Amino acid sequence: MEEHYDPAAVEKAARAYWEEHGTFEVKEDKGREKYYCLSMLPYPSGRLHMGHVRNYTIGDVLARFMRMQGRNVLQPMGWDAFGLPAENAAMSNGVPPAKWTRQNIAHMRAQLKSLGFGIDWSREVATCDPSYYRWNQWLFLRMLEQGVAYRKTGVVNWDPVDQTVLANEQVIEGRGWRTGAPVERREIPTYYLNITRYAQELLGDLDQLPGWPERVRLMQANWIGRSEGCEISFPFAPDTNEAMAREGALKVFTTRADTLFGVTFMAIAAEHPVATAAGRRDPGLAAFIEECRRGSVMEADVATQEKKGMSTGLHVLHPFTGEPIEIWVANYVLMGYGEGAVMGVPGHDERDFEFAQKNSLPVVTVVRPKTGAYEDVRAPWMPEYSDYGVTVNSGEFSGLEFQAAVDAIATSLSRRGLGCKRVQYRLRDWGISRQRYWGCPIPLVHCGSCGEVPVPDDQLPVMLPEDLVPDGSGNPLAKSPAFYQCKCPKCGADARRETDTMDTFVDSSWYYMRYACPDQADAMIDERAAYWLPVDQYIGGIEHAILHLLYSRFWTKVMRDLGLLRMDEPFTNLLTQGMVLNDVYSYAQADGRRRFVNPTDVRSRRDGAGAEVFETTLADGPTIRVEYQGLGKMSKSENNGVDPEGLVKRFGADTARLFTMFAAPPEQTLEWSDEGVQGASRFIRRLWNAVYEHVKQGPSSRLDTRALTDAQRGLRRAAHHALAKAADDIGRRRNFNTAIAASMELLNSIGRFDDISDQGRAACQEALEIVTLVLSPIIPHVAHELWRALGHERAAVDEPWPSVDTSALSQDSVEFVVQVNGKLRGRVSVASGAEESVIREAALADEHVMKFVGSRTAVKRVIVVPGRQIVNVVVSAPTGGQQDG
RNA sequence: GCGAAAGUGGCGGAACUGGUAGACGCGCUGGACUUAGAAUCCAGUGGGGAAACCCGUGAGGGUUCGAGUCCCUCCUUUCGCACCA
Repeated sequence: MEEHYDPAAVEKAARAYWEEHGTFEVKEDKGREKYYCLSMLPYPSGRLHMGHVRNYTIGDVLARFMRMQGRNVLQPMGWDAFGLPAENAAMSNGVPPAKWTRQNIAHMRAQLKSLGFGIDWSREVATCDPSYYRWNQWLFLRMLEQGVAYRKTGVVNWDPVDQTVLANEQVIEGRGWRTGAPVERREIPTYYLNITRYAQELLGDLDQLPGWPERVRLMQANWIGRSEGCEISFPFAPDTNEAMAREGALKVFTTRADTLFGVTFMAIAAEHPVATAAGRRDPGLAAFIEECRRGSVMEADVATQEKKGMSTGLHVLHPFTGEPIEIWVANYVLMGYGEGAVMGVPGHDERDFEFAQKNSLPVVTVVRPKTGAYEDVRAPWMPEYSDYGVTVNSGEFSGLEFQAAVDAIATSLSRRGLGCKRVQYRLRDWGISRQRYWGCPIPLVHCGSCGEVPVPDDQLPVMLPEDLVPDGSGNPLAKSPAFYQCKCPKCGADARRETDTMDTFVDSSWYYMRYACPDQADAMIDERAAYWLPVDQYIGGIEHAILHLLYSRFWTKVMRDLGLLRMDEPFTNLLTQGMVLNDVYSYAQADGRRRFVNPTDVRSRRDGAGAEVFETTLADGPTIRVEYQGLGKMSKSENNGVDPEGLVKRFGADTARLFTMFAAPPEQTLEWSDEGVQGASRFIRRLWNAVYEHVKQGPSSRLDTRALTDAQRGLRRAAHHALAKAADDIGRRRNFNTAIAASMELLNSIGRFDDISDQGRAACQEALEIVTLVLSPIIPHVAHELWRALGHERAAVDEPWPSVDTSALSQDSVEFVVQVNGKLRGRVSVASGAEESVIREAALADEHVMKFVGSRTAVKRVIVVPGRQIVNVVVSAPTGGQQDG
């Protein structure tokens, strides 16, 4: 072994060994318990960032740890290779997206390899390969057959920058999730996947996922948004026009059927057909409808928007009283939820109340609290008006509590065909059409005589041409006759191929299945998938808590119902890793705009007054002051990223891995620290030096556990204690930082241990072996070399996790902490396993303790907790040391 | 507004079931080595106090022999959802 640690040489050698031996290539093995460890696949943007390093290190540590536990571990990797950045890059430098993407993959693959991740590269998948996306198309056609996929012309969210449709999930605060541009509404034909069909199961099965963070399950539950209520039909009054009369009634959904007698108006969305019909006769109303349409989504803060409305002049009839009720168009009613219409009950709903106040509509009280009086004066609004209570002024339904009133009203309505109980979900169907080039083609043909025709299975995949370069105006596929001109598969006539491509979330909804059998040419998945699935441990960012994870769950259930899978849920355990943060520095440029300075280019010093100031030297010479802006997620926009490649070059992959695992628990944010990185590097060198100093004295003899000194036994105890703690921290708690801390403590103990006798060296050898193997999942390269240096033929990566020698943990005597009235006052040593009375006497015999007790007669109670090695002496009156002093 | 998580030294964090608060690391201080620095090694490092001790986990109350941990009220921060009828 070399005297000095040279990360580059050590890491190269270790990786060469793993590569040569095909260490991480796995086969299905029915005789061994499998462990499928999966990290979310990266988008091939060009370079790895620290978030990737953190994500894949967590996955790799778990994979290597489980391998040491004897599991048959699959850890694959692939590329989420379709998507818009490739098109944008193509526009700015003229390279086709396919070429750009494949170059990026090649570079990032090399970067991943340089970090030493134990990946089975023989299973690599890129979603832009026809052999992969062919099965997107195939399954889409199956969904079409089952009615899970369907085409609908409707209002969609349109991103004006990316020139494409967005799913509801991709609109954040009225803006596109990627571009941040205000989303517009457009009506175009779009393909949808009927995820709402699975809403109840997607919600209910969350309870079957105890291995998921509570937070993620809650976010999904909220997103699915189940509410129980009633559908109520309000018949149109005779004044209504013929278009509506045909409909017969205006339907609403409500969770508060008990307030039905408090309805004083009806409110409908601007896009509601009744509004459209009324608008045709009333130009003023038409203008208002148009204003709502434009306004509602564009407004940054929709929730605080002023409630506006305009009467249609039309009426419906109350289903029980027959009273006419005026229909209003209201900007606070959403077309996409429920029926796009609500019954206005200003007496018991804050929003309806606000609307009624603005438009001078009457307020009626129909629910009073179970106890106490209720004011009929309605300004200001009190939240308790929306509480459940007892119905009043509700005809035959008066005097009922909430549930009874709802039941009675629903029963009566359904008898007359005017309503029923219903469950409503917030979740909408998933629109998957994208007017983009770099995505999976939707396998359909539009024929003048046959209509929409699916591409036959034997003609799949519909190949995406790879040589197009988008110019920024619309979809290049729609301008490429070579792509869209085709024959109708049914009648053979000239037809037009669908030019929309699929949302890239389709690609990532099932990629983890394909890793099981990436070479399967005749089917989407085969029996090998049954061996590996479900994924035992999934690791990725919290930002995918809703979209990707919900779509994947949905996709799994669809495939199950098609008979392709036997599982209900794809990911048994989920770990959501925290963001990687770094300092943010900026200064104001001459034009007033802020320019961000990378933290590596910032120096700190004290000014004349002793305050810390930050400076940077610009490329053109001058040194200027910069302002510290706090911590922010590592990003291009704030110029605070740390390049993993540079880090690996300077310190080695093991240091990068060790630091990211040590600085914070995996689910928390990680604050970057250059000093912390150096600390990690220093630790690895100390470990290296410890092994070097040990092995340089030649092989050590066999450990004889029966003939050890106290110090030797002490070292063994430290080693086995660290081993037990690390196994628990990694295996159960997923707290890698404390496992590393335990290893550091052990190395500190080894450093203090200077017994070079025969058995002393044997104990040292054992401790060094333990620290090496315990850390091998985290710093695998250096562990590989140290293990070899410690005299082992077999590679560290093939070693099982060492077993704890419980006899090494036992002690002859144990120290008890003695408290007086809960305050630490002394320590006593007693024989291990001593009786409680012995411990008690030892505690009371302690001089220091007695000083605080005063006299034995003052002792009221003595609590001995053997498991915690603590004794608490309860003294009647607070005495304290000052009595004696 | 609703929902969730979190507030611990100069900093990142530890304390898992209520049982020694501050493990481990960074930083800092002193020392050794060195012409000097870097690196490395040794010692110290929550605050106050000469010491005995006292005080300390966002604030205030409570339960308990014992509370960072449990309960109540409040404050702050972060995240998610946001007119969902």
